[in-house]
Amino acid sequence: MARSPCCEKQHTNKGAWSKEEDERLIKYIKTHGEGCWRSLPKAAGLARCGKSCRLRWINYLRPDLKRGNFTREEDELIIRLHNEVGNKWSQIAQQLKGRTDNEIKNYWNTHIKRKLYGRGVDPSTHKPLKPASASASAAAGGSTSSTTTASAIALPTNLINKPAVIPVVPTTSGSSVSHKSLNTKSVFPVLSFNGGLNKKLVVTDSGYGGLDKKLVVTDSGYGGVEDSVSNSSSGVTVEEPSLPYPPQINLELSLAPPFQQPQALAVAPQGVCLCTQAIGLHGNGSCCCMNSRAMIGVSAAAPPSATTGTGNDFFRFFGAGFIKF
DNA sequence: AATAACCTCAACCGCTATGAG
DNA sequence: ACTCATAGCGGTTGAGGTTAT
Repeated sequence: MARSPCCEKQHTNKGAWSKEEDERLIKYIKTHGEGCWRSLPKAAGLARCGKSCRLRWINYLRPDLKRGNFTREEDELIIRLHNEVGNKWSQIAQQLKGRTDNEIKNYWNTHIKRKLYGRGVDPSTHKPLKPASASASAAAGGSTSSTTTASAIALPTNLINKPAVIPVVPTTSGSSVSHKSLNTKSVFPVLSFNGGLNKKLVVTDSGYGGLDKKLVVTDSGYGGVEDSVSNSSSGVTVEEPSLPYPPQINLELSLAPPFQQPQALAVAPQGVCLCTQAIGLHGNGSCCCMNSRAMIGVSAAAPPSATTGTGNDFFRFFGAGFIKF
């Protein structure tokens, strides 16, 4: 049976609340208290659905909200509580006076996840991230790359806040490299190219200054992408940390946790949408992504949130990088 | 200065839980 | 026991602001 809508939606406002709407809602609740949200909008003279009013009040207008930045203590409490109860944001919010579940959820997705990755902790399980497994390269079809397969590319901390460019060099593969420079100042520097995914991503000594590394896109020879790094012999050292973050790039789509194993996609062809939570086609088989451009990036300092991007700008963290379609 | 890329978070959506009739 | 309305929750979206090029 189809559920009836929570309210008449035809004549309700949507989107950001105006100051007048806020004032009406506050005034009404101060006078009458929180009650039946369904009837509240009409009684308060608001062209909003009750659900929207409730959310606005709880997440934004309530007078006991703390707002402002989270403290270190709050961070640690959230991490501890999440370890205990998982994504039960309302339960977590009950333990943080003045914070809402929505606020905590957003904060978790935009800050704490990143923080935990930085500590080498899987935010989903709160356990140490596992090193990229050898099975990944095995799954990649037995690549015989001569370079060292890297589990991570960690930037020296003294470079994190300094612009440094990793040159991107197209090779004999003839791939059309339309690159953005890899800037270590960016949290998620990206490289985009138009050559499809049958490319290999190699980081080697560059002979340049700066990061003293170069990143080469070349044919992989097996229809996937693999990232490799060779040790620097001079200049700035690029460490291969014991921490396994970021995990190994593996465009065969055998993904390291916490992301799900993709289904029925041996190699991601251009145009296949990878922007959904399940990593794969949309449930209805369609794809909202507008182009077939692939984007790969190497995370310099921190992992992305689980989902980033706006509008048609989808990309998702894959191993040591992103793929954008 | 202009544009693109990126990030944040308020708001929305769809679903489940709960309770009244 | 069942239906239905409502409250509440968690996942997701996208507008708007910020930063990088």
